[in-house]
Amino acid sequence: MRGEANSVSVVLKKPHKSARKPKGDGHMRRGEILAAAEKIFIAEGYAGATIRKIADAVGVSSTALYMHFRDKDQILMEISNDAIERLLALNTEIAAQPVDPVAGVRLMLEAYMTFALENPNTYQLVFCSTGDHISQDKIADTLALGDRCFEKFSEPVHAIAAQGRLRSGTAHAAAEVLWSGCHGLVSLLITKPSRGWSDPDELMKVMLDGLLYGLVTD
Amino acid sequence: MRGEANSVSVVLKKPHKSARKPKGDGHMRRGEILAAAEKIFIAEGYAGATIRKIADAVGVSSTALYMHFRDKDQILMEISNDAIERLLALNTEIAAQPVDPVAGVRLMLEAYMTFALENPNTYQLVFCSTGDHISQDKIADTLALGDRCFEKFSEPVHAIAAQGRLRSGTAHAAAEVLWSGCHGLVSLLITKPSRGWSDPDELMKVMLDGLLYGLVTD
DNA sequence: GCGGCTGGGTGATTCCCGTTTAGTGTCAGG
DNA sequence: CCTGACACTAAACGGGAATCACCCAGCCGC
Repeated sequence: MRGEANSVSVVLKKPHKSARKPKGDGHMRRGEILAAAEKIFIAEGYAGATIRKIADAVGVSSTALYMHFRDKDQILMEISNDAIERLLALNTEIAAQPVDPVAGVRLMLEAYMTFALENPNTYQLVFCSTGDHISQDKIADTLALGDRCFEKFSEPVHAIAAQGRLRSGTAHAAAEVLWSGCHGLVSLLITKPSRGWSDPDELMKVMLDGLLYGLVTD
Repeated sequence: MRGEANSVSVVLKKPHKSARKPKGDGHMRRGEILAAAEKIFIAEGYAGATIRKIADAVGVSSTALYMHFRDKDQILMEISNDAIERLLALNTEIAAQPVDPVAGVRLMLEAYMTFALENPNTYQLVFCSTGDHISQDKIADTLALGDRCFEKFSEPVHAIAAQGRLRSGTAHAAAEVLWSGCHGLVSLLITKPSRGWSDPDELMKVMLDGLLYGLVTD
């Protein structure tokens, strides 16, 4: 009904001059899309990174993105995976250091919170999304990476428990509480930046000091 | 804001037989919409509670909602306000009790987390939304109510600080850490329900014990 | 040469969403 | 019996994600 333009279509342009993009053979176009999508996602978040905007940035029709990716979530997932893998590598590196497990826990949580504040949109996608507007199973790989990060983090907590230094509760519960406490802090800093927060570094320190002192004995 | 129904509340009944819905005189239709929207919002969350679904449930055209509300966010905001006002009332009640401020803090945080788990969608709307798909200024009233809850909660924390019982940091920072720690726990329980969590009650207890022991001296 | 396959690319289309516009039917008051 | 206000509606708009039927260049075996 809106497309009756063809009846009068004097505009029949000959596709003779190919104004379209040269074919990005194979995986090169894929990389272009990811790069453009990452820029937009970082700048404007999940809702702001629309298929059309990404396609425009690459200089290609929106449909073309479906040549390389199943859907929008897959694009964002691949971007986020790169970021989370960095976090996992950080945790693995810390876990390999022969330090006191409490120090290891602290280092990991500090790295975690720093990561969150430096990659707020990725962080929200992985750790704050509710499956409401983002289907969880579509970004299952990313969520699985998040799980592996938590498991890596659990190791030193279990080591603390094995030393009998847990004031109360199981190692599992302690790990969850430590993680979720830090998660709460950074997620609020990210989602409510306009509130009159104290200095983030001080908040992180108070959170870590408080939780570790409260949960672990010397 | 909700109380303009007092103008006269004419109880006109019109037993008419038109195909369309009888006119919901004045503010009666408004209440119907809110009730239907609340049911859908609780069941399906922000994205699931679409204008059209709400209108269908009421038995009215989607456009009719705009007679009574500025936009979708205003509907959800009024629903959430009712819930958050209950939380604020709880906090006010606790603050009025002549108990030790540490006990008051614990009671408030317990009430807060229980509220979150019982009203997950409202909780996310107020405390997890990022302004990405929900414009923060549209639900400004709701956010302001959330702020007042935090201020109410800050009172006993400042009392603790005034007693010199804070292990470190300012009262402001301590209040933010206590709040955000509990927020992190319930927000993860809500958004990642499928993870293998420990018992929520135990987690809440470990969080409160840990933070209070870690931050406050006897 | 040449037909046909393949795969990146496209515009049109579909189906939602929130919201707007231009009305329509029904009343109360003059 | 008007008239105007009001509750309400159908239709449409613009913008999202995703799908469809194509198009066309390059390359293959012949």
